[in-house]
Parts: sequence; structure tokens; C-alpha cells
Amino acid sequence: MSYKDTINLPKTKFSMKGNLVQREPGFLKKWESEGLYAKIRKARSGAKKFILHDGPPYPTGDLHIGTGLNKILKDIIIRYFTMRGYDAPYIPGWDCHGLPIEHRVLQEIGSKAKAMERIEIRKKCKQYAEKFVKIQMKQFRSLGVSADWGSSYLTFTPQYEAGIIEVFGKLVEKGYIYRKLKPIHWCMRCETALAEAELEYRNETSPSIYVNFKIIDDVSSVFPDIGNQDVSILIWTTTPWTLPANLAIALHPDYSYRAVRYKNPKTEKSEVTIIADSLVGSIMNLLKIEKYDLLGTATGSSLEGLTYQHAMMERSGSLVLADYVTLSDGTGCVHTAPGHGQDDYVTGLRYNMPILSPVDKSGFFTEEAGLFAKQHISEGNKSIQKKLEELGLLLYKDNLQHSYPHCWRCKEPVIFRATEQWFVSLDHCGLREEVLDQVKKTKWLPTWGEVRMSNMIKDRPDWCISRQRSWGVPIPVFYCTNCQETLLDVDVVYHVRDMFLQYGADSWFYKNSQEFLPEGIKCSKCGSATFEKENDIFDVWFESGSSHHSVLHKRNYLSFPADMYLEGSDQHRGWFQLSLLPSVAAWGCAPFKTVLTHGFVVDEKGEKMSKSLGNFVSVSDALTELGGDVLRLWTASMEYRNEMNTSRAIIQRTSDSYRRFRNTFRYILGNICDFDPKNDSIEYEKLWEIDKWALLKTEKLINTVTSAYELLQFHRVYHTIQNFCVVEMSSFYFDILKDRLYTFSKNSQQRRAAQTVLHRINSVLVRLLAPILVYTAEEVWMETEGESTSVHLSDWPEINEKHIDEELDKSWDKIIKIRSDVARELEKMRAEKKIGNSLEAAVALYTNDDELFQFLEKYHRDLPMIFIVSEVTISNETLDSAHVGENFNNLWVTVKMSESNKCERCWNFRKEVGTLEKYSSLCKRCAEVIEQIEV
RNA sequence: GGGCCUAUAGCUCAGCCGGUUUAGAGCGUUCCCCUGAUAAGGGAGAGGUCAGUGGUUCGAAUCCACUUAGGCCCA
Repeated sequence: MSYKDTINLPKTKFSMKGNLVQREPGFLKKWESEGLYAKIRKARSGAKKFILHDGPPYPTGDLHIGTGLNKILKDIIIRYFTMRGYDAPYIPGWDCHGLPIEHRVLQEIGSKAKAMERIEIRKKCKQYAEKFVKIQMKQFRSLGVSADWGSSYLTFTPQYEAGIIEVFGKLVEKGYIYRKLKPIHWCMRCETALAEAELEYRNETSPSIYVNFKIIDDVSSVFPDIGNQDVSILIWTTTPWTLPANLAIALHPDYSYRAVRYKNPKTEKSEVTIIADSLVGSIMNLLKIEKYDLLGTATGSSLEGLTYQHAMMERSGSLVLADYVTLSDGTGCVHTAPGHGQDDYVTGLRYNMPILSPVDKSGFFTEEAGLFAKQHISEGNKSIQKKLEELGLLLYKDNLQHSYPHCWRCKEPVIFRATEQWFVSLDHCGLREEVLDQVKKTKWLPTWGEVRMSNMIKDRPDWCISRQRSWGVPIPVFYCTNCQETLLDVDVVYHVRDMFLQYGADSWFYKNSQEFLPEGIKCSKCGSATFEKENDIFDVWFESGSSHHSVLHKRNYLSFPADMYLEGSDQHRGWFQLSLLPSVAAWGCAPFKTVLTHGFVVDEKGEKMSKSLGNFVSVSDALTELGGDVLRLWTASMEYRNEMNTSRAIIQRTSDSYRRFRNTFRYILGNICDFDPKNDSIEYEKLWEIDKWALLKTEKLINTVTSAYELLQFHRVYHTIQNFCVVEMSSFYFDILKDRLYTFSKNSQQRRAAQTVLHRINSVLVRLLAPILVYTAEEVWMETEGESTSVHLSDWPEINEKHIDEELDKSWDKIIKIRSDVARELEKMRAEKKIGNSLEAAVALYTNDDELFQFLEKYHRDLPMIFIVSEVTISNETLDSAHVGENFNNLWVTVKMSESNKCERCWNFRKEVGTLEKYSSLCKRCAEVIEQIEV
């Protein structure tokens, strides 16, 4: 029998390699079949609730790594709070309606779509959404996200839809809802209104034209120098197609405007036009007019009310005043079409102008555009210029590159077009102020979220909630068939709510109007009893923004307001804001107590991730290459409040550090395989000092890690635990412990003492890591606690105050420093090939410092163990500078090869080796152990 | 153009309400050792003008301004 067989080598089936990709699905299956989520709910029933309300992603395609990261962060938080004793049910959701899905479905259908019934399109959209909900759910589950997946909320379910209608009803009741003609961003290709969130700004080349409009009124009182000559006013525009809708020209009230006489370079005629005084030089230069006469000047306000003849239409317009007029480009005289621009619209309202918008939903001019009727506006852009040229009114044309809004789906440039839309008023009943107040009362993490949200709320316009699409929830409003009067009525709304609850929102598209109307409803204007249904549907943001009602209010095991919303920082403008608005309007409070945000996932260089750039990382790739726990560890390792640099290589590096965690567990599990904590534990007082030190560090670890979790700073959890595993455990405690664990007899108190501590460390570590490494922690847990339990049902480790001993900590800090000086000296000897294994070494310590000497004396017996050498001698002398320590300038270290013989069993060099009669190759300690075994 | 944010070793992070002489840690890397945690483990070393410029100060990675690069949102 070889002595190797008599030492207690670690033994465990916990493998060195994770094989996570293969192993994790097994755990998922086990958790599902055992109903772990339900068990957790049961264990926490009656406990204080912690509600993290899930923001619903769109079910379109594979999960982006950022979406995965978001869910993992949520899961870590939920699991932490659960282990801290909270009841934290988690209901994931999906935002199933909306343009993105409809757009993709329409693309798939192609040209046949126009002939299809809306209900048919809706059916396809639903199938599409269902398909990707399934795919994404599977991916989320593979990430180890613990949730009530079977009760996920989907925005197209009748119960959810009814909730949306209820929120709308509440807003109607309180008078926040109104309908109005308003210019909105309009996509001619998608034939829909677009929210600001649906716009992308990109460079676009537009015509840039300067056009004269002839003043009708007599201006001799303002510009006496002109005489009898005709006077024009010069405007600049980059959208010639909006000229038919021109109703006014805006001037700045305080600017000085100049009448200029020049010879029109094309017609050779003498003309007079009005432009901003300070721009005369640059404009004349642009028009290539060298000779011109400066006539009089007048302020903008003195020109207000003058009328001019529209260049191409049979009507006049007037000069108006507006503060937004600038001198940065153009002529200082701004073409104003209230139906085609936000500023223009506001000015139009102020001057009581009609909101003229002679363009239909596809971008063709209507009859109101006169000459240009039936032309598409892109064609109109050219024909209008041509017409102006014929009339001699086009003074200059060029092309201009500028940032212009495009449709986020079809990428086409959008236009401003006035249509009838439904709005939520921000200023009715002081809603804006109330929302701002709620923003203040919410806890924002990071704190700048509050400023960001407040700034947004302060200057946002009313919320346009209507969309001209098919895939969504209809706005429950009717129009009188007889007189077109709008029927916006709370009772009607709630009646529709009941219908949706029973039949779903689809019913709107196949049932007739009467079925949605309470009995006896008549038009308030004409008394007619027949109505037609509204065609518009809700903005999807209104749907997801109602989740606090459709989900939190409607499920009795949840609560409102939620404790936390957690999404990417883009959701300040999105879900956070558009949940806040209806919630405050309807119920008077924010739907969340805390809002936590994370940054975006960007590539290695910190640049945006996109499929076209090839720097894109998908969840499914990462999962199939590395597994869920690695992805979770990667998530935890980063400071998520900033942008997170990501690439396969970076995630791969996390995989390396995962191995370190895994091997820490493997070492412990292997060494406590024969340890039964009930019978074998050694009481604290009988532990070795280094064991007490290890326990002390473990308690401190609990403390640091717990506060990191409390602050939701998981990267600190990661770094702290990694440091603990690497520095304190692996390279120090574990390394030192090997001698005791392997060579002392199995049942010896010394070995049991070490195992007692290892068991405690394991029990703490596995729980501290459980919220992050959900699979690995479970694997570890089952090794010690058996197959029938789960770490995810366990409680958070508590600090054992008895183990805290600051004096001990200080002493061992010193020991570790001394050890480091010794290691350096050992390394020198190794370099000189004088020793190999450190056990071959005999170390001599010298110091002339009394205190240090006493300290060394005190630990003399343990020093060989601590340094993992065979012999340590101490002397209160000094030595030459070659051997002085780096950490202590009054400590000298020398190392030489031990003069003793190597014990064949424990590899320590001992004097007695070779002298023992029965065991000639063993040391005394090993001989005793063998003796015992043989008896 | 506006609002909000970020910038410390190859990577992930500390330090930042100014001040322990050479700015820390882990990972990675290089070299060495071990071969009884072994597709593991241990040791030693290299590696940063703290994005740049200017300022405040006796003194700045840390405060201020500007610039550059990047992110989210908006126009």
C-alpha cells in the first residue's frame, strides 16, 4: 500500500468543468417539475411584499443582449429580496400590440394587405406576437430568470385590454381627453401618425428656395422711400410643398426689417422686397445681386397685420409676429403653414387661423391645394418651384443637407400633417404640476433620473394617444351617423370595457356598433340613435403605460404602486414617463416608488451595437456558447448605471472568472465530502487561530456583500467575492489547509476543525452567490443539502457576531505581510534553483524590533504551516540589506534547503524522518496516523 | 442645437465632500515552482503622464471651465 492512499484527498462529483450549456437545462427542468416558484411563494406567503413590476418588451425577434441583461438584473434583485425574507412575486410581461409587429406582418403579407380585413391582419399580428413571446420566454427562462411564467401578462388578452379601457375611462371621467385637428408627424408610406419616439433623425437633402410674396396693403406709411412701386416680402423654405398651405408670414417683433430695391437677375425688372436688415448683405450676395438700394427699415411689430397675395393661391395672408423667428438662416420672414408645423400651428391658433392641411394620408394634395390637387407632394415640390419660376417669384434655389425626421420603421422622411387626433391634456386640472410633484416623491436611481424626468415633463406637449393602425386596442369612441357628433361618454367607455373583457378587443372589428353601446344612448346634438365606431387605436405606449392598472391593480397578490420599475435609461421618455402620466391622472400617484435605470450595452469601443456594424451580441449566441450563469455573472460584474462595453471576448473573460468561483466550491466540496456538520463540527473555542481568522473574514464578507446588494451594486458583490475566493481563500487559507486536511487522520479534531470552517464558508458563499449564479449555486447546494432542497428556498446568511475579532484580524494582516516577504525570498532561492517545492525550505527570520520579535515568537509554532515550509527559526539579530523585507524594514529573511529528510507521506522535511523504527520514511506525525489506520 | 450621463492599467472595477513619499484590486499577460484542488494550484514581475487643455490651491485622478470621444433622450 502506497502512502498516497492513506491521505485524505478531496473527493467530489462536483466537476471542475461547468459544462453549463449541457447542465443548466436539467436544473430548469427540475425546478419546473418540482414547482420551485410556487414553493417559494408558499414559503414567503404572508411576508412583506416586494413588487418589481416588469416592463414589457416587444415580442419581435431574438432577445438583444441588453434585454437579457435587463431581465437578469431584475432577477438578481428579486432573488436577493426573496432570500431576505420578502414575498417578491414576479410577473413578466410582453407589449404585444403596436406598429413594429404590424409592420413586419404587413411586410410578410406584401401587397395583398390592402385588400385584407383589419381583423385578418390582427389575427396574423397576434400569431406573430405569440410566436415570439414563446421564443423570448424560452430564452429568458434559460437565463435562469425565476418568474410566474404561466401567468405572464400579455397586452392582447381581454383582461389586460379591459384594463386599458378602464384607465381611459378614468381619464375621460376627469376630462383629460380631447380631440383636435393638429399637425403631427405623419408617415405617408405607413399612413400613420408617428409618436416622437418613432422618429429617427437622419441627414436629408431638401430644396432650399427663396420666394417673394407680394404685399397688397399700402406700405408707404412704414416705408416712405419706396414710392409707388410694388413691394414683396421674401421668405425661405426647404419644403416647397407646404407653400399651398401658407396662411401667414411670421416676423420677429423686435427685429429690424429693411426694404431693398434691386434688379431681378432673371426678369431684369426693378423690384422691392422686405427682409431682415441684418441679413441684407448675405442674401444679396447669395442672390448674386451686386447693386441694390437700401430703402427704409421698420420693426417687425410695426409690420404686423399687413396682408399679402399668396403666390399661387387665390387668397391673401397676413404678417404675424412670433418669438421663435431667428436670424440664423433664411430671411427673417418665416413661411407659416399652421397645418404643417408645430410652431406654425401654435402661431395659427394665436391668430385664429384655420389649420389648413391640403395633403391626404398618402401624401397627395387634396382639392384644397388648387392647381396641384392630386399630385404627390414629392412631385409637388418640383411643380411648385416651376410655377414660382414662371411667375418670377422664385428668386433663388439650391439644395440643403440637414437633419430631418424619418419614420423609424420604413426609414422614409416624414411630414407634418394636420389630422383629427385624440389627446391627453397635460395642463387640464394642473396635471403637469401634479406629475412633477410625483416625480419629486419618487426615488430615482441614479439620482439624475429625477432631473431628466422633470425636464421632460416640463416641456412635453399634450400626449397624442391615437394611431391610425390595425394592431392595437380601439379607442372606445363613437360618431353619430347622422350629424358626425362625437360620442365620448364614460358610461359608453365602461360598457365597451365590459365587452372587451368578455370578447376581447377583436370584437370591435366584427361586432356592430350597437353591441358596444348601452341601451338608450342618443346623440346629444341630433337625437339620432345610430353611431359608428372610431377607427383609431391607442398608441401602444398607452397600453404598456396602463400596466400598473391591468396588472398591479388587477392581481390581488401584487400591489400598487410598485416598489420598483427597472429599465434602460431610454425608458425615461418611454415607459417610465408614459406610465407616470396616466397613473397620476387616473389615481393621483406615481405607479412606482423607486425607478432604477441601467445604461446601454455598447461594443468594446463604447459604440452603439447594431446588426449592420457586426458588433452585435445576441442572447441566444451567448447562451449556447457559454451558458446562463456566465451571462449572469457578466451582468453582475459590470457597473450597470453607465454604458456597458461588451463583446464576445469580454463575456469570455467572465467565463474565466466563473471557473475560479467554481473551483473554490470544488475545493471545499471535495474536502468536506466525509464531513457531517451535525456530528463532526468542532466548537469555535477549539478551532485553530487561522480557522478563526477564516471565519472572521467570512463574516466580513457577508457584511460587505450584503451592503453591496442593498445598494444594488452587484459589481461590488462580484469583485468582493472574487477577491475573497482568490486572495483570502485559494492562495492563503486553502493552500495552508491542505496539509491538515490531507495528512491528519480523518477523524482528528484538527481536520474536523478545518472542515467545520470550510462547511461554514461554503454555506455562506453559496447563498451570497445564489442570486447571481442560480444554477451553480443550486448544484453546490445539492451536494451538501441533498437533492430535495433548493438554495433558492434558503434564507440570507446571517453574520455570526461571535466570529468577529478585530485584534485577530490585525494580527493576521501582519502575518500575511510577513508571509509575503518570505515568499519573495523563497522565490529568489527558486530562481537560483536552490529549492523547488516550498516545503524543501528552512526559513530563518531576523529582527531587531522587540515587538516584532515577540510577535514572531508568539506564532513560532504555526509559522511553518503558514509559510508552507518545513522549518522556521527566529532570531533577534540583524542581517545585511540583501535580505531585508519589503513590508518590514526591520525584518530579514533567509531561506536555505532543509537539512532534514522528506517525509514520504506529508512531504514535510523532518529531523526524525529515517529514525523511526517501524516507519523509516515517515515523520512522527504521519507515523501516528498510519499506526491508527492500521489498528 | 437642447436635456441627462460617461471617460482611471489589455479587461472588469476601487479610489473622487483635495493632502499617508512609487494611483490600488482581481482577471489577463510574462517568467518561475508544484504535480496529492491537476484542462487545477502557488509565487514573482511587467503594465497607468488617472481622455486632453486651462484654471482654483501650498497641494487635484479627486473642485471649476473648456475641448475631444462616446452613450441615452429630444429638436
